[in-house]
Amino acid sequence: MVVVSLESVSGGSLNEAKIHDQVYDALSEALIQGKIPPLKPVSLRTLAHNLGVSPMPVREAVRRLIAEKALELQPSNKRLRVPDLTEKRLMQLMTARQWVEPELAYLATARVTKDVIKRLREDDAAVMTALGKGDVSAYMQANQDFHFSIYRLADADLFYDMARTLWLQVGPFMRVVFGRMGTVHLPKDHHQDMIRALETGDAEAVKTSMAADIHEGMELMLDAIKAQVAPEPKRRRRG
Amino acid sequence: MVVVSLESVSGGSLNEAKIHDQVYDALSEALIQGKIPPLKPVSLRTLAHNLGVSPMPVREAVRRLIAEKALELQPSNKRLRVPDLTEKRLMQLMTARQWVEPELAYLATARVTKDVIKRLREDDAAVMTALGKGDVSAYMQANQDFHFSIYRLADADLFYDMARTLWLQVGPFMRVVFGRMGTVHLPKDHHQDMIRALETGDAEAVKTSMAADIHEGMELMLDAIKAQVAPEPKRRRRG
DNA sequence: ATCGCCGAAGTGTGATCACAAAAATAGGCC
DNA sequence: GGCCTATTTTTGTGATCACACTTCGGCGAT
Repeated sequence: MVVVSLESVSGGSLNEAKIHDQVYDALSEALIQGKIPPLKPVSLRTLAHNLGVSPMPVREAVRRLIAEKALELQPSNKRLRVPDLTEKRLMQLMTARQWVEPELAYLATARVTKDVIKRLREDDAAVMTALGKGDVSAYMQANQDFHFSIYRLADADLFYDMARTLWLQVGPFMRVVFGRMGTVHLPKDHHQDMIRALETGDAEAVKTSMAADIHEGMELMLDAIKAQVAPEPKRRRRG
Repeated sequence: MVVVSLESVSGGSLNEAKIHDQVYDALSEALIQGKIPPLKPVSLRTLAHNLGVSPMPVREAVRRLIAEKALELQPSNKRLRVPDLTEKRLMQLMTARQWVEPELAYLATARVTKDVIKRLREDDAAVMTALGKGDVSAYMQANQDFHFSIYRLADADLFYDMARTLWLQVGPFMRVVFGRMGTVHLPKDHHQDMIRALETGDAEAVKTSMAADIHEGMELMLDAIKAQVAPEPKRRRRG
């Protein structure tokens, strides 16, 4: 099954968006959504074929993703794959997320409008629906929408990109963990508290809620990675 | 003058290091050291010619640097250049550095050895020498060595790379500021305090010193960027 | 049946060519 | 002399080819 695709919705032949940007968007979307599992090998030519482009723009997109540590290139071996998460790396990711994302939420508070609140309620409703149906994919999509609706508001490019990079690295593993435990045990998110605090303009409360929300989600993953002491190196075929 | 070069010290024809990695190293070095000023346009073919390689590996290295925001590609315009620093971006960089680098210093404290202390004293001595001679290039090199000697010790890959990326973005501008004001007014660094705290294993003190060191350096740049209200868009030629 | 070897297929990397678009330059007009 | 325009050059982008190396497949020997 092909998990990446190019939605060539925009105009005909005269696209202003470069192909390698489209490939990058498609791949990052797939990675954040956890569509590509950790350790899954990918290849330039295969991706290029699936996306209907030449290997060239794929190389550039992949080079970008490697720089963001969303993909890795094993050293002696020359295979390209999604990196695995060690406990050490996950803890750093957790710490970094707790630095960046509460700050983004804090900054966003001052720029909240009624439209944003409306949008956030919709996103949160989608999250609850997905949880009810046990749809992990829909949950991850809706949760991402909720968070980045806030982050986008902060108008802090550097922090925003840092957050996106962090999600890019966590995504594949988050999908594995959530898929393994099911959506039932997912933490009670703090989205409602956050929306209320955003409405009243209480930036500190927004920041705190965001930190708590992230903390619980990452704690779950930390438990999961500690549990899987030594996952037997079973050979994985194409999923 | 060519500011980037490939030191092909390693073995003959069978290099294990990829060319695009060497190009990347050369370019990042030049950027962190501020060898390439902000807004300076660079081109793939020119770089490739100067480095004696084909444009191909340069493209990959540059794509990586663009992902790290050490270079930018103006949107409609198709010129590649070193990005400028707005006050907003600088403040985010300052905040992020205060997140990451004190933490790295904190983590490094537990792993200090006598060799490291020796190395740090040498680095700090080089810093003082450079300050005495008013050699901005030597100062930036020595200061970088000092900081990253500590960061490397922390054994925290993610944080380390975050710090490196932040320096990559600050480097070109730092060079401009320091070059403009001379080394005389450079802040009294907290390197001595830091070394002492590292020796006694007082991680909190190390963290605090690092935060102070970064804060003062960045404050200088913040003042400088506020001062230059609207630098007249004088056309710059090759430096 | 199992192990080892060898060939075929696939991998990332680098070089080269083609092309549209933007910058730079030169030229002409006011 | 200054400004606009047309031509030339340079730019990034994408495609294609060549190459060294790894991986996987199947055949044969023990």
